[in-house]
Amino acid sequence: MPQHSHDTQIDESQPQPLTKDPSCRRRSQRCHQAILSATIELLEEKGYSGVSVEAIAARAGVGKQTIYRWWTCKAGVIMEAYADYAAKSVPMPETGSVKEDLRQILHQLSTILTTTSTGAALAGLIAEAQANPEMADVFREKFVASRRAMTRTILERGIERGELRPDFNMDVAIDVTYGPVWYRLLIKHAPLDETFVEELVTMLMVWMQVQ
Amino acid sequence: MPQHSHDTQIDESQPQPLTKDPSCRRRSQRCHQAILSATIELLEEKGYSGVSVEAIAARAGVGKQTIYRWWTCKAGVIMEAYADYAAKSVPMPETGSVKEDLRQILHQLSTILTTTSTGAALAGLIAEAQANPEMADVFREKFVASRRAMTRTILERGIERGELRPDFNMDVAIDVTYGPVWYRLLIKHAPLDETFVEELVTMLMVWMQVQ
Amino acid sequence: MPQHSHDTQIDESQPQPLTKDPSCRRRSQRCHQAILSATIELLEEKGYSGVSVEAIAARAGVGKQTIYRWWTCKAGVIMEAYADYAAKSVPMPETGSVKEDLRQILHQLSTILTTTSTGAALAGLIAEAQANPEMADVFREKFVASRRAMTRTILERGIERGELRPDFNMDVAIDVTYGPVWYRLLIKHAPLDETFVEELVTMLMVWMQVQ
Amino acid sequence: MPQHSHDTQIDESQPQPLTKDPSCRRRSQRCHQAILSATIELLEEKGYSGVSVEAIAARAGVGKQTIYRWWTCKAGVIMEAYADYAAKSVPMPETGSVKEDLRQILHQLSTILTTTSTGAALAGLIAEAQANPEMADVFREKFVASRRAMTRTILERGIERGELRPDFNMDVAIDVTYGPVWYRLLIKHAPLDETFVEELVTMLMVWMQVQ
DNA sequence: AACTAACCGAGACGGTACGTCTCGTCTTCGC
DNA sequence: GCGAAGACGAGACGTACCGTCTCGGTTAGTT
Repeated sequence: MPQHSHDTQIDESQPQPLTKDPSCRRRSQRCHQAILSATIELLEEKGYSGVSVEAIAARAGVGKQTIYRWWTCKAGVIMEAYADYAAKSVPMPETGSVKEDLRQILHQLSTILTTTSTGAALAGLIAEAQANPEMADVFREKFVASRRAMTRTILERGIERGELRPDFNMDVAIDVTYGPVWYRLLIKHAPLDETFVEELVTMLMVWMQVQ
Repeated sequence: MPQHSHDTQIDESQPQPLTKDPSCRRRSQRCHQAILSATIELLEEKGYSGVSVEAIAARAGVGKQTIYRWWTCKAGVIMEAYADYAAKSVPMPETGSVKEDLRQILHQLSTILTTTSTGAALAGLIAEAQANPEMADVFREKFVASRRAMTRTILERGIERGELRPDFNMDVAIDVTYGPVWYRLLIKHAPLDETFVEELVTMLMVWMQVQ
Repeated sequence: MPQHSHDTQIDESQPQPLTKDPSCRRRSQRCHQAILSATIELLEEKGYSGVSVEAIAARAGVGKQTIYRWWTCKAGVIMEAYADYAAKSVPMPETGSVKEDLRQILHQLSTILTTTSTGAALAGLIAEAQANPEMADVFREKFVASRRAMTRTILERGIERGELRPDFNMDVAIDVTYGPVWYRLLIKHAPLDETFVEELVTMLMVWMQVQ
Repeated sequence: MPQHSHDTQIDESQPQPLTKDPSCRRRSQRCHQAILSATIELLEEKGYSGVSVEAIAARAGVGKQTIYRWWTCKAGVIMEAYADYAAKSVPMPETGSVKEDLRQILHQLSTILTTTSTGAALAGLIAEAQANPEMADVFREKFVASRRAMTRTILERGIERGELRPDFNMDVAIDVTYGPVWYRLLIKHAPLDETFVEELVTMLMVWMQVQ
């Protein structure tokens, strides 16, 4: 992960509606980090709805205003707290095989969603986004777009290599890749496990492969 | 009141954890209906987060206690208000073709989710369910289970008829059927339209058909 | 107490704003008595503010409507429940001495107020009456007027006998007789005991006696 | 703000169980005063029972929590709102005559109780105190104790000067001084007027004077 | 080295909604 | 047909957070 070292730069270099003051002349790294850590702790302990700005501030030993100075709302803080897991730690796989690439991506995604509090966080964020279009935009950009773009690249490369047929609908293919994962995450009717990922990838390949 | 026995049967025949007193000896049909109607009106006007128990009570001309007497929380009311759309109005298609059956089901689902306030309601409910496991159970039972069961039946019939191969994972197939729909509903990165349904059904058939 | 035997008749023969239907065509003696008993029990257990119409009904094994059928409010029930203690059980003393008559009256009053729940009841009723002029009227008539009238008679007899001088203000004398007792009952800054009654009677006699 | 320091001294110099946080690091004088004013307005308009915390907050243009931040209950607010009338405005009279001193005290008290809403307020507070021992303590301390102490001083000076005999019961004397006043205030069977005060003082002097 | 802007913690503020409570009235159903 | 049981409209209760706003007391980056 070569890009991992300049995290901070990535998080704050791009203007985001749910955070403030991108110029960010002076901000205490200590309290910035304390806020994000407190957020993750609270989310793990009490779930998404158990997180309140007041609780974050108290846990982080920070004034509420310090939070509102840099973020517009609770969701903004949570998004930033989970930005690492969900957005940056997605290495573009380069196995030469579409199936293996997809397998790696979905495996990594489902692992993060099930073994950390990221699943609860993102489910809550999706929930919030239903009531807040601006938040929905940021969520898509931050947590959805990069994975979709990466997957698109993988599929396009597969087509170029002749591994995949060129006439399937790319957007639908990506929806079929991620939709079932989010579905299991949110509805919780069945586990989001290795078997599931394997079946899903197999199914995708059947459809997209040259027949 | 000839419709009295009819209503009672529908509303109260199935025990619901988010409602109270299933024995339900006496309750005013007038205010029961007024509450559900007010809930739908408010959800259409202001979205899920704009609905509050206080607003429902005011709109329905009802005391707050009357709502809390029969439901444990806002989500319970909304679930019951949308139970008709989501659960009852699912006719089992009988076209003799799996593809056509699926097309009908997904068409009807996507139409309801996009042309009524049901989409917003269910998105909000899924959100709510993330923080409330009991609610999640009821949601699955009320809004997810019946459609999954129906789809399972359709696919099993397809296998019996030899239309589908018998060796695909049934649960994953159903996830792949509904996952992308919920995904587009919640993430809103692309429209949940006729073309999407068509592509999705085609993809599913390619995978499941005898090759 | 010769008049004690026709209690019921006394309570209901005179129209009272806080009770209903003075004609009293049909009323269950059983539940009437159960309500009054439950009221006294509750007042003894939880104090005036712990009494609610709902609690009385539950304790008496009676519907709320049965209470509201005969009384207009909680205070009406409590007044009737304590009517015996406070109004009827005041035997006119006939000792031939004003001082002894007053001593008996005040002794009996202070005993009732301190050894039964009557004190708490009347304190609460006075409180209620502050916010409800109609209740104040009934309270005065039921709990104050008869004692004042009796005391007036005693003092007038004392004047006739030449025991008391005839030129003191009768109303003020009665206020000075009862005011300090209520004052100690309500403010609770000092005990409402035998010594107090003795001092008070002595003081009154000094003032009113022929000097 | 020249009156700033003045207010603070008066409002917060004495610890009060029905108010919170006596240290009181920062509080808005504006809203503190607005709350007390709104309380008095409402009490004058609607009487004691017509005052609710919600109404006070609305009238004062203040959040409910701002009231609950500083007081534990409605009665605490009302007590503080009337503390001025009842506690501060009691000048120790120094006429050299016990009778004149008592006359002044009782005149001032009866005037306040009958010409302002203070009578209604205190009657309501006494009522409230019947159900709440802690409130009763504060009430005694705030509205009763100072007048009793002052009266005691007056009577003791009278004894020293030889104006009064030294062998009457001081506590009973004070009860006889104030009891009849509260009695007329609460029972309202007769006016709390100048004539009454005059008769009462006369009576007291007859009893206490050297004979 | 002093100045000065800003950030910092703390938490009060006006609000909104929560879920509970009790009032006094109205309705149903069983005895 | 009476009466227990309790649903109903109303509205206050006291709590939890929201997002904004002061308040002094540090910092940190000029000057």
